[in-house]
Amino acid sequence: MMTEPNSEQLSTDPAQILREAGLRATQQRTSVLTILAASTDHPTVDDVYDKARQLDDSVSIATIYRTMLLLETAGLIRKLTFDDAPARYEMTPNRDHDHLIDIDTGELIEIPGREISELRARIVNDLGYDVVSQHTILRGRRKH
Amino acid sequence: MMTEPNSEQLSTDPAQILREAGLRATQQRTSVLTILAASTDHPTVDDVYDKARQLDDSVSIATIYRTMLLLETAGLIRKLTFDDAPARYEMTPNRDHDHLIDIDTGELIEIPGREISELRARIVNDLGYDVVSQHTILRGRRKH
DNA sequence: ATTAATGCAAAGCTTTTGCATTTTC
DNA sequence: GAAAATGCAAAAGCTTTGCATTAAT
Repeated sequence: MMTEPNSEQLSTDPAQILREAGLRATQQRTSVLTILAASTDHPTVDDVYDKARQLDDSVSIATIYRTMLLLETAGLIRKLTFDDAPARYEMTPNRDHDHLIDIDTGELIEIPGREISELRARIVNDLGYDVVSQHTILRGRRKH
Repeated sequence: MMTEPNSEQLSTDPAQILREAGLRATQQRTSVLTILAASTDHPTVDDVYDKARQLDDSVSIATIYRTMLLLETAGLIRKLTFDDAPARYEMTPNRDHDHLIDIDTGELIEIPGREISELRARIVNDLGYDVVSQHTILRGRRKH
């Protein structure tokens, strides 16, 4: 019992997370996952690429793109697409949250919790913003 | 009094709508606006381009792009961006509504009304869908 | 040893832009 | 007639892909 590192078996080691997802734990993938786990902002592919090159200056942008798609498909990371700006990524959040974009600065602000619209509007207000527009994207699957 | 076509002065003529917005009413812009007004789906730039060429086979794709941006900036149309799919457009809706994407078919379904999350979920359910994920994008402006 | 992943460079798409010509007001 | 919009073609992103090489299991 005491030899178990953790009763819930939750891996924090990127390489192990990859293997548990049935993926090969390459150095590049491990780097990407480490970078994303350490990011509090929502980095773009280019941001991740730059940081990955600081760890290993031979990584290619193609691998970053392939890795982002792989991790997204595996459900380990989440892709955020806002208008035409390059996609941003975050580790898959435990609890769902919304995003507020500052239309003047482009700043991306997380809004915790799954609130109803009215409450959400109040929260945004408390953050010091006026809501210019809001739009919910639902993804569904037709019931069979 | 009886000579007024409409007490609210709402123009339905695309050329007039453009002029009221302070824009030059070119043939190309009029076509684009006419096409969008007649569309119940949410056409992409390419869709609009194809239809515009049926009206005038000399229009260029550059003009369509420029026109879409112009109309969007003027608030006459609304741009919808979903993941990496090419942007889709619709006339600016009177009442806000959400969109449901069928992740299997890519079909885009309008959900009328500005409902709170729980109610929205029920509506989606009534449409015969299970919600796989939902994400609200808020656009705000920092209060000064 | 097999099988998969990577790096490189080229290609693909969508969108934007410079500039001469045409159109709108 | 002056100012703005268009068409064309080239350029500029961002993202994907083919293939030989390298790495993971």
